[in-house]
Amino acid sequence: MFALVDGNNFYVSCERVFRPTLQGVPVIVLSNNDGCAIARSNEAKALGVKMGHPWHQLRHLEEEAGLVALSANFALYGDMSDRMMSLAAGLGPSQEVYSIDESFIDLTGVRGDLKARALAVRERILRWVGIPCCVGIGPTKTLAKLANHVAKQAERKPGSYPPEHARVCDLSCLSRGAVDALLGSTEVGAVWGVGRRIGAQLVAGGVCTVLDLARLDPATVKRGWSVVLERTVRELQGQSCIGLDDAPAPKQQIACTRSFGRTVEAYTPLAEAVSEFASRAAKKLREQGSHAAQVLVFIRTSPFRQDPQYSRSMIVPMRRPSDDTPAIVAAALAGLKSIYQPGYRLAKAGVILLDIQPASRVQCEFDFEATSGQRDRSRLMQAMDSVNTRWGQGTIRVGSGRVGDAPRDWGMKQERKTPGYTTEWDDMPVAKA
DNA sequence: TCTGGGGTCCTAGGACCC
DNA sequence: TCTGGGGTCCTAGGACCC
Repeated sequence: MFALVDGNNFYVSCERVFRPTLQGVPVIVLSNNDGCAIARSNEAKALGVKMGHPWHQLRHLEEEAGLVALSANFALYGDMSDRMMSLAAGLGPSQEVYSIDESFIDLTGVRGDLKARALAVRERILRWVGIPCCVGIGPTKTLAKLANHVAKQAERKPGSYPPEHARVCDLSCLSRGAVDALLGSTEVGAVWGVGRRIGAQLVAGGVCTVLDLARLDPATVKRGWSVVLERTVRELQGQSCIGLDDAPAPKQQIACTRSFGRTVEAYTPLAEAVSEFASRAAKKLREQGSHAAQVLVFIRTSPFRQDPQYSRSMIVPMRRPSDDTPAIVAAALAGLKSIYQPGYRLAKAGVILLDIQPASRVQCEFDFEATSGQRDRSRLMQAMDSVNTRWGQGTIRVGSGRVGDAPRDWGMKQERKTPGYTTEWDDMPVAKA
């Protein structure tokens, strides 16, 4: 059995803790550069404000409806999240923090009235942290998610579901018929894992409610859609396919990307921004104790403008996997240099670290690293091994020939000059045929 | 004038191998 | 006219999540 504890309108609720006068008022929190709405109070939702709604289209509601718009304060939200999560953890033996405002709790072995227990935890979070939450309980994560949806809707829109489900909805204490009734009155698009695209396809095929989806044959779903949707159907049928992930794996990608407040055309400010993104990404990388072997940098114009469009990205292999800020910045700038073209009003840029590996593994390989990156090297080694196996040991040997000085096609000259790099790479062993 | 910033997983197709 | 088959790895793109 799983519970999903989810803070209501989380960013808005955080702001309201410190500004109680915002209670009962339509409030939204805006993204970077105050671009669009990323959190909405119930009152703002009632005004028709959508997730991702551009602020410039909403501005008129300030005067017309008393809408209050706040710039995001992510440091605050992260701190509030930590407090909320530690209280939510009291619900059961293990917890998966799924996002800044949601966590799954494994309720295995928890005895007694689950609903009463969830209500108590909800009260505690409200009293001690100030964040209102809803809790959904079900035999699978997908059903717990759905129960949470019911709990929220029943609270926010009286009449949408039976009022006893408001705030905490526990499917485990309901009859089969009662559960089916809830599924039958919920649109299929509300299911975790069914997005806009697949939702529309399902509706077009006559699968309109969650109950319709739950009654499909998993094998048919797999054939018609994917293994992902098949798993969702099984979960809706009560078969748990998605376990609790209480020790999340280190990230496989680390990104830092931003839209600019104003469009950028010149190289210098762009390079400054990219350096900053690369530094932030490198910091995140070190925090999880990893090294990255590739750095992706991208720039693009705004797809919402009539301007000439330009969108380029480049993946720059690191000389060796690293978490070193200067090295990562240099790689990002090398990439930027080769994709940059003057004459475009660029709206966004970013740096994404790829091919991320544990720092320990990288250390072992450090001394052996050749100029071409880890994968090329290991492919080279594999090739050598198979030749030597076939034709006899020593047919190909590691020699001491000098690697050519020709720059690589993405222009690594800049990276070579970076402090922290030495010329030793030019003397690395290469295979001589 | 003004439209977020992170992530994950799956699949199809091509390259390559034996 | 006939032109293997099975496997792996990699990549790009799509779909989803909050």
